[in-house]
Amino acid sequence: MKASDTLKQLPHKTIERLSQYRRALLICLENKKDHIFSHEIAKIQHITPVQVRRDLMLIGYSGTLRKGYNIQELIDLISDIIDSNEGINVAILGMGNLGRALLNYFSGKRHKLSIVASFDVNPDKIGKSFNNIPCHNITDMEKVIKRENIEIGIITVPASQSMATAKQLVKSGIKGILNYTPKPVEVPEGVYLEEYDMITTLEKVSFYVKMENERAADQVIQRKDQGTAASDF
Amino acid sequence: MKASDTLKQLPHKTIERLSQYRRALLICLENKKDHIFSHEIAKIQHITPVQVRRDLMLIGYSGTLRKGYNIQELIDLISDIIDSNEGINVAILGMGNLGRALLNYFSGKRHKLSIVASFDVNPDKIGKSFNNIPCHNITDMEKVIKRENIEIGIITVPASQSMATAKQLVKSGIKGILNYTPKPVEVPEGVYLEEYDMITTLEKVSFYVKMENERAADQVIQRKDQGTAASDF
DNA sequence: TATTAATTGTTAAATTTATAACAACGCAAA
DNA sequence: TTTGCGTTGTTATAAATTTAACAATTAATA
Repeated sequence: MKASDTLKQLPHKTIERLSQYRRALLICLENKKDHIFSHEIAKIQHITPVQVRRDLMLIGYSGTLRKGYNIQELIDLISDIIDSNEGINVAILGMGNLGRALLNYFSGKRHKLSIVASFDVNPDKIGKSFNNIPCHNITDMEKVIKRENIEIGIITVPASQSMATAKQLVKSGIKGILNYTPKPVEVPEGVYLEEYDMITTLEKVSFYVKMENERAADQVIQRKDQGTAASDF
Repeated sequence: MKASDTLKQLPHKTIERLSQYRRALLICLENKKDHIFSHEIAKIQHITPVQVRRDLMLIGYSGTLRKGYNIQELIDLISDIIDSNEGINVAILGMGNLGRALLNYFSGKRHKLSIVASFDVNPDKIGKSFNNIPCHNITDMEKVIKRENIEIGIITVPASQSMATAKQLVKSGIKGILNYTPKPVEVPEGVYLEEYDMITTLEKVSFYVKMENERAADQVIQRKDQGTAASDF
């Protein structure tokens, strides 16, 4: 079995964490650190040191005992694994607030993953550039995607347009779609789809805050009960 | 054991899916549907019908055989579970593109979860309103959070400010934090934290697209090999 | 030099999550 | 009426993911 076959079987969660490790490591590098321990990475990511070591084991990286992991080496290895050699081009569909936020976050951050085009329906935006990325008319999608060899599309259009946009992307030969709208889309077999919805996460936080509030309230009641019971004697 | 204790033990993943089911169901309701099958919900969410039925079993909802689930009833039940009776107030920290995008997505969508304040450092924004939500000076955070009884903070400030913002939120007595910046924050025990980072997901899509590209390339090579082998005879 | 403490790498166990299997039921059509 | 099909609800099984346990090793220190 080739090394690349091992990598294909990396757990999905490990892939996600590798991306996060790299981001953390890049920050550490800026701060002139050259080595890092598993428990340091773990603390940043709110996970356990064992999990960090296990992930690194899976990608075959060895640290130095009592010195930890070489940050630059680890960044390079993670990049080897998750980046494409040739680089991958990305387009953002919809230059509203969210599209522009993504562009800001991302522009110039990765060498191997470049946002090279954006699209919108608004005539005021078409023809302009945001962060030096040109904004095209969304009706030119297929033409531009093929010309610029764009493989991934990020959908940030209004929710009502998400499905139509996904269809157009598929028709244009896109390989992967990241849908940021709260309305799920359907794509045919062979197109990798990730739904990424901001509302679910907020509702999850809300649920656990609510639960904690109720737990705290229950405890107060229980303390009162105990107090009453004791005074019965 | 009380019913509420059962709900406390709902799997995290089920909580997330319940939020997604509700969103899908609300759309179905708008389209004048009154009942829905598990396989229909499943299709929308890219999961299996079994999983839908299992989630609904966990929350104790029963559908009608050969008719499916009553959409309104199910929405109400899910709302009972994930919403707080009294409602929860939310603040957005950072009225950049991302903060405004979230506000747009969210405003007026939920009754029990309301964004009631936003904060920024930019004097041009302070004092104004976005989607009818006032924007305060971020130095007034503690005062406003206590006055407005805000329990959840969404961090959408520049990444360099994420930790400082989180600290300020904790000091103001926040119960839950949703961090949208790519830089993880630390919070003390008792504050519920969810890190939600947009870059990881994009890199994940990129990884699987790359993998698929390589797999496709390998197959071409294998076909060539086979062809050569056959012609050897 | 011997001892102690800290760290990695890895196997084993536990936990969480998803899938499969199937009984029970009810409607529709033969 | 009876047969067959499609659906739910639930238990059992499998898969994925995390955590625990611990040997091996090294550096620092007594």
